[in-house]
Amino acid sequence: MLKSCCLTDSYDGERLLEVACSECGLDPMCQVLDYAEPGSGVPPGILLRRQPVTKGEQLFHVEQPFTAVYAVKSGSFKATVPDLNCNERVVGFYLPGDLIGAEGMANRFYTHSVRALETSRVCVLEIARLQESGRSIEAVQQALIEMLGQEVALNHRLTASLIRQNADQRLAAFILSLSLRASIRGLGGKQINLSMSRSDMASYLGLARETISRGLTRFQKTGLIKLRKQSLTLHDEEGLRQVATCG
Amino acid sequence: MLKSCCLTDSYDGERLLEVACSECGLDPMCQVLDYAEPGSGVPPGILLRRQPVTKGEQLFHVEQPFTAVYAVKSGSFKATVPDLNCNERVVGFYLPGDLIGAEGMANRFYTHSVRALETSRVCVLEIARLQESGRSIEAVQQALIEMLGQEVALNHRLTASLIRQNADQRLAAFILSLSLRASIRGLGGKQINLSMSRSDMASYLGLARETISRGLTRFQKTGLIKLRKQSLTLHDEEGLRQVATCG
DNA sequence: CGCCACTTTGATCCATGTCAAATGCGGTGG
DNA sequence: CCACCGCATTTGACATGGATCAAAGTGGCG
Repeated sequence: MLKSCCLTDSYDGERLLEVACSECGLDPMCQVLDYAEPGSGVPPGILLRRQPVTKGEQLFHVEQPFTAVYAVKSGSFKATVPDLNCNERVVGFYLPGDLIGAEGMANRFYTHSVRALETSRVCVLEIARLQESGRSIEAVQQALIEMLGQEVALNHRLTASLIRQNADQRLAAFILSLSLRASIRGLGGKQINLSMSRSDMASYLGLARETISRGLTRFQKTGLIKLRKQSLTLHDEEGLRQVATCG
Repeated sequence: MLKSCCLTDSYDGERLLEVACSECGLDPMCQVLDYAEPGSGVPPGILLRRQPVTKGEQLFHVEQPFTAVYAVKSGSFKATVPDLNCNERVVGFYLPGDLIGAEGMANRFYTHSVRALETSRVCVLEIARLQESGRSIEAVQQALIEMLGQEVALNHRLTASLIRQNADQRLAAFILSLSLRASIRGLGGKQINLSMSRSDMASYLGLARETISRGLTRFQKTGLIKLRKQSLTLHDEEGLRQVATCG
């Protein structure tokens, strides 16, 4: 069954890069609300679909009170935390299908700032208002526990490997993870849009931006990838995997 | 009100290093079960208090089916995940008051292996059996969401800083975090027992064990810490904090 | 067309990994 | 109680990956 958010009109080609609802991290909760009867006590406007976000716009700021979780329909975002020296460190990227801000639910405050890397669309679920409305949200809670548990496990592994890997390994693993995430969401994994700057990648991977640059050109020279402007094409996925693991 | 697990007898001095129930991460759930009436449907033996664990003993292995969460009463544990090259990477340490294995609840399987670093005591809550018994565990679930959410946030920050810090910064931050955790649990923060080997620390911090060694001796020479065998004393906490942040 | 931000490329230096040897410590057996 | 062995730790010497500094190239946008 098609869901309403997938039937909306769209301008020239934007939809090509949009994740289907069935592949979206927010979908389990969307479904609960889709079937909320009028008069069930769920206030209107709790779930907003496909809201446009312009490049550079900020969804929320670190330590702002938690109000909503977001799901990326199209485009991309970066998460940052303030540094001790007051510059920002990139701690993650969100791609179509990813859920944004769920950690904030547990703490009542968002734990990082999130900003659009390009023109994007998000679905917004105002969980705080839903909670206040007193409507039972068991299904939502259960989904949340699983999501958070997996995030913890994933993070452990990610940290454990990132910290011991050299620059090439990190970069290769990063490219592969972007590819994997795109293909999981049904957006094809060979063609990747590097919407973030070299500096963002560098900050995320704990490297200097010059190192990112050198790495990408080396990967290109050895035929692992092809790079034109922001668009990256995987040519030798197996080779990249070799680099990422064996060093 | 004193709780039962704090009244148990103990041999010579062991109790000095034991966390009080009121400071323990498992306590919210313990309380729920403490007041479970006979005939409430809670099977006996779901909650085991102060079980002894000998040095080197393994609580559970990665990918083993999830059965229970553990709380450290005394002693310490390390968590490891298998490496691509089949050696183990240390991904965390558990100190008195810490909760072990909760990530497994979401996934139905444990996500890492946990082994005792010294003779220890744990409280064991067999959540899987509790779930099977059909008894409502809303309070437990709510506690879990908060715990996991905080863990995610903490991990983000930890990863973000670890990856960009040099050896001295990492080591200083590590020592400070041990101290902080001990003092949060009411066990005093100046005197720390380094129950893990240099190799374990190195693996955890992503450094060579020689680097750990050199760092510790340098810290000692500059009067930041005093080190005798496994026992570490903080002499200049502020100095350490300087090293950890400013580099 | 020219400015500005971002990226690429080159040269140099330092932190830390690696290899090797010395030291210390606990356990075991005589 | 001492001698010996094995293992963890410490210390030293050296090599190198990546940070840093500097400068040139590139693209977007007014």
